Amino acid sequence: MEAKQATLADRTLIQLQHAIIGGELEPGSKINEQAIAARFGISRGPLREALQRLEQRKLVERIPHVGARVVSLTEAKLADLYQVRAELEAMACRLAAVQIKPDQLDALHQLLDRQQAVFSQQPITEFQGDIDFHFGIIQASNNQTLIATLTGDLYHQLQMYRYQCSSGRRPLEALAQHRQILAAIQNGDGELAALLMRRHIEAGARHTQRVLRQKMEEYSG
Amino acid sequence: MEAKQATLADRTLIQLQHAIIGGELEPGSKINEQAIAARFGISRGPLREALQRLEQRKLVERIPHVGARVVSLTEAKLADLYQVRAELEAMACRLAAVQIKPDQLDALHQLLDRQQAVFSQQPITEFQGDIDFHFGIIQASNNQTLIATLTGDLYHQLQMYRYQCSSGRRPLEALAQHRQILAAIQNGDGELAALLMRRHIEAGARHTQRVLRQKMEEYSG
DNA sequence: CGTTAACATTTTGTTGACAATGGGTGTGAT
DNA sequence: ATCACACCCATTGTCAACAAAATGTTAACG
Repeated sequence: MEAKQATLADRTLIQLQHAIIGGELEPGSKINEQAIAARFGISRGPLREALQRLEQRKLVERIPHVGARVVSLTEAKLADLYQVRAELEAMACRLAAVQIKPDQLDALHQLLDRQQAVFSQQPITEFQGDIDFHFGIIQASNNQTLIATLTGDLYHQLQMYRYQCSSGRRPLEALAQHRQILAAIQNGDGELAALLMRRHIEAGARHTQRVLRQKMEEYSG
Repeated sequence: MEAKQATLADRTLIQLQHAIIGGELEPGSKINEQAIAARFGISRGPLREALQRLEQRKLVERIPHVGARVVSLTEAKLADLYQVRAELEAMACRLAAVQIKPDQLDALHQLLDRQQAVFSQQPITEFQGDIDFHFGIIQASNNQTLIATLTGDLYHQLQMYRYQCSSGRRPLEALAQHRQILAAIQNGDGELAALLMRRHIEAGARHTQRVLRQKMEEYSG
């Protein structure tokens, strides 16, 4: 009967984060504490706690005595973010090639199979599936610091860029690349997996960057 | 006349962090909110904010409705931490070799000169100097995500291990290695700098790990 | 007319009281 | 003697009011 005893601040964090990632709260817009608190029907206490966690996740920026605003998306930030991500996920691949456990390997294979089955019917939707794959690889690295860094801090920013810059995607290529990476890990070839992962992420970076640039232009033009 | 307009929570964060890193609050010990709040002469509000930031920095662990405790030091965490750090600081070296600016280069040379001058007189104290060097390299990478990850999250845990496991050190070797790394960066040889940095950090990891193990044994024995 | 200084308003930071949850203790039954 | 249950208390989560700071406005002065 495991009642999830989530605290109010936790639930608020999730709701706020969705609103930000989904673009409901526009990038760069100011966040008024009592307005948002009223909107969620809570006090300012838990809200401030949620805001602080979002600041840590680099989804909002706060200035003492001034307030919080939703971060704005820039090409520079995107490039920096993906560069670090590529490095760390490549590292995760090297570790996973040694550390991964049979059940984790099975789960990843099944995930890719499910994705492929979906693609053969519907047009394209992926999104969550791609994230799940990367999540699985990261977990398999078995390095807690690496896991915390990638899934706890970088991941949320990434999700924001990916969501707001999701245009017609290239999920078939991505799926093929995922299969290659997983095969390399299964063979214990960490270096190959790392190389493939780095290329895979760099391709994603270029794609997202292109969409972002286009979006910025039509905004200022 | 720049009056530091630090908020109460900010000051409390700094004080608490010093107490934790310095071992004044023992690893694994429970943190009672109102006790600490009384000790610092503040309310529980700002204290909770500071605690939350410390949780983010992985210096305390919090469980909802139960409370916060200072993290305990383990060899596994130490290994994971240094492994990620080595990877990221190696990356910082590669970037710094391309991105570093003349004034940053000068500042680092001067830092090493000052350290050397100190060593020729006093026995050994370093500690802050080593951190400053690594800080400088990281900054020179000019990748904001990398800087935030290394100096904002990983750095604080690292400092705790280094402070609590600081025995007789090997600052002369470290200084020589720093010089080699800086020279490689100056020559634009990022790969060499990265390699040297990785070795340098791995050496530090082994050293710290040895001291930690010794400390753990005498604690349980 | 532009600049600056004082003021008012809005918003954030802080506090102390109230509510809710978890752990500890003591009692009783097996 | 050990285990299970219920109750109580300590501690954390939440709230609403208060204090302090910053921005925007207004008005006076150069």
